[in-house]
Amino acid sequence: MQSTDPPIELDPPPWQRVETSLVSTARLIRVTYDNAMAILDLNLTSAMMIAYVADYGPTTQTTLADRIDVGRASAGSVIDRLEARGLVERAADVADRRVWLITLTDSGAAIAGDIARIDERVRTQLRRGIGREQRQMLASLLDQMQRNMLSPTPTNGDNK
Amino acid sequence: MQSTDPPIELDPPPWQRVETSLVSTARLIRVTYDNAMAILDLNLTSAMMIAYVADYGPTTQTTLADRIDVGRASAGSVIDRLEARGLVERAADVADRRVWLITLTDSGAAIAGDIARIDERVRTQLRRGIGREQRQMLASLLDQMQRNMLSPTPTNGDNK
DNA sequence: GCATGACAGTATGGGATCATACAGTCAACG
DNA sequence: CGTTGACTGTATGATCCCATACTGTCATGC
Repeated sequence: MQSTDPPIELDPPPWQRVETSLVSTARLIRVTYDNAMAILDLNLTSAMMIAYVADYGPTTQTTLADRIDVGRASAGSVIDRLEARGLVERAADVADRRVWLITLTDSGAAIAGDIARIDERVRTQLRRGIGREQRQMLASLLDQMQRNMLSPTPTNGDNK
Repeated sequence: MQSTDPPIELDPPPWQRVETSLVSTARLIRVTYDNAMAILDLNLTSAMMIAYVADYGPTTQTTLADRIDVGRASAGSVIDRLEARGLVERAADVADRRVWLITLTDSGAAIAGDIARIDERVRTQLRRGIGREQRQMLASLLDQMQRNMLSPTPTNGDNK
């Protein structure tokens, strides 16, 4: 019963599969951005937060956490550090006293420009040799995989 | 579908780009595997280590770390836990007293079978609606991106 | 009003990983 | 031999993130 020999297995071993390559590519993307943002003494998460507020204006922490895809607690501590550095401010919302509206300070707005330039440069590097058409195909494949994971398996509903 | 789109390429904001989608897909893959392996009380890293030793036989920690793509220190502590659970053993190498050869115990070999089955199931779920041809294209795109990041110099003579 | 549940943000503890520095071992070379 | 450099594994401290529980606030119902 144990898998002494796979019957007709043509797939490469786990560490050579597409899924593994995808994960390692993602890690590489993250460290590349992290390294690029390091000259501003920021990591990718902080940079994305600043960029988001720069584009969309004052934003609550929960919204920010959802958009950047981190937990609320993590978002809070990231904002703590950004606030300590004087890049963002917590402004009270007159309509809802539960929330903080994260706003950019002047130096925050200045750094947002740097972030945009660095992002542009890194993105150009990343996309070398990859056309828009291929990016769209890549995007749709990623989307399909995400749907595959988020929608429960037809034969198995066990998920934790 | 003609519209009043400007001639310049209008990139979506950072949190909607392919790179972001790739990173979030990778995170989803990781948690999906982690959750699936959780019924064995393993995470993906431990599972890959066991699977690797099951396929390739006794392996040094550094080799393991390189293949699984974690640091040597992390690999060591993962192996510590696996050894404490009696799934692997550190065997001395007669030829090189610096290294440990990681081997599977009987229960480790048994769990390796479970890991292979779970991996098979998750992989099938992940690949629903995605053909081999598309996977190969995905793989080549990921590979191109990795090369783009690892060779920062745009001087790339060999391109088709 | 006032209870009840839902929501925003925070505090806390824990997990996983990394970078760095270190001791022991190998290997090459004079 | 003995020295030097490279390599393996480990210890340490730090970072980043999460899950959970908690406080304060909103909103809806009666």
